[in-house]
Amino acid sequence: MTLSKFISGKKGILIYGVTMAAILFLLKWLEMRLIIIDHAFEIYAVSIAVLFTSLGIWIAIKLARPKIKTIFVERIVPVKNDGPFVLNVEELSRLGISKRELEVLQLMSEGFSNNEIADKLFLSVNTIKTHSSRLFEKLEVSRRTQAIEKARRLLIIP
Amino acid sequence: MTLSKFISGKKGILIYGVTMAAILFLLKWLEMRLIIIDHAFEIYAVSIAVLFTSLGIWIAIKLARPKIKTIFVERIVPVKNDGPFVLNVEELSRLGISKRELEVLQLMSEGFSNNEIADKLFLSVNTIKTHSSRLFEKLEVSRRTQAIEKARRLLIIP
DNA sequence: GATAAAATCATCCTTTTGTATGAAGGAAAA
DNA sequence: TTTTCCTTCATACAAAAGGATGATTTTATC
Repeated sequence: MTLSKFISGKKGILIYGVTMAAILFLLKWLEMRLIIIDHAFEIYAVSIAVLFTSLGIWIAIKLARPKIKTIFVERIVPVKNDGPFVLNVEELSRLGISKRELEVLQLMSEGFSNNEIADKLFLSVNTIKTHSSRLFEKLEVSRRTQAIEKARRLLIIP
Repeated sequence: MTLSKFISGKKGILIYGVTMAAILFLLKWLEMRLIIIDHAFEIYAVSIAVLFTSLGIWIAIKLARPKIKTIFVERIVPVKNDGPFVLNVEELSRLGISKRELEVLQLMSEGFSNNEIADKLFLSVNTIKTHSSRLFEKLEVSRRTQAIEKARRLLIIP
């Protein structure tokens, strides 16, 4: 590939011609050699084989080159970006909301009552009330619906 | 291309070996020929050249084959879906939710209390309560947080 | 181990929310 | 025109939610 780059373009034909001449000369020279040193025939044969095989490879690469060009077909696939919810950890820690509080908040947003949340988390309703109260303080709201709305805006809940 | 197809796969190496053996045999045969008929050397030389050049081309094609295939690049472009909220009118009429009820629902989802909603709409709290009760019946829920959650899921509110 | 933060629960009291029920005026449909 | 639905409002009661406060127990963290 890198080799073919050296011998491509307008000079390609010229170089090809020169190479062919050289090869013919080499053949003639080998002819004499063959008569004189008959014993070393295999070496020459292999040399010739390698030489012409290389030539063939070179020709093939040169001829095949335009066919190797890669066709990039870029298909634009539009995807709805409702994407996965990414929790806003910064805001969460900025407000100092704890794990339990977040948990309660999430269940709140799903429409559960304090009693239901207490049952789900195996806690007393009073505990849930405490958590929610703290939550409201931290979110600076006074109702669960407000908390849900604000938390959603801050990407604390989906 | 079509030729290489015949000699590709697992049998490739075997066939290659056989071919090489045949070529070596041919060379040996040519050796004798060369000594006997010295005059016809050029013909053999060309034959050998053509043979090995063909071999080279065949090898090159075989090696280059995987590079010819086209590459399809699928680019997934995320489309922002923050877009304008489209109210689900079908669901709305299916559930039989009235304008006022929807209005109350929207304000609910924004975190307003019944009293605040009443003030905003210049209505009595009792009226808001009536509306919300009807709303809950139609949405088959029993709490405003549930109503908000379900309504959002049904695309009745943003 | 001490300190701080988080989590747990309770009690008392107020506000909000929800349910049930009834009623009356107005607009649209049958 | 009658009926139905929407809208409005009221009263009374029940349930849920919220605020204030205090206390105990974990759990980190230094």
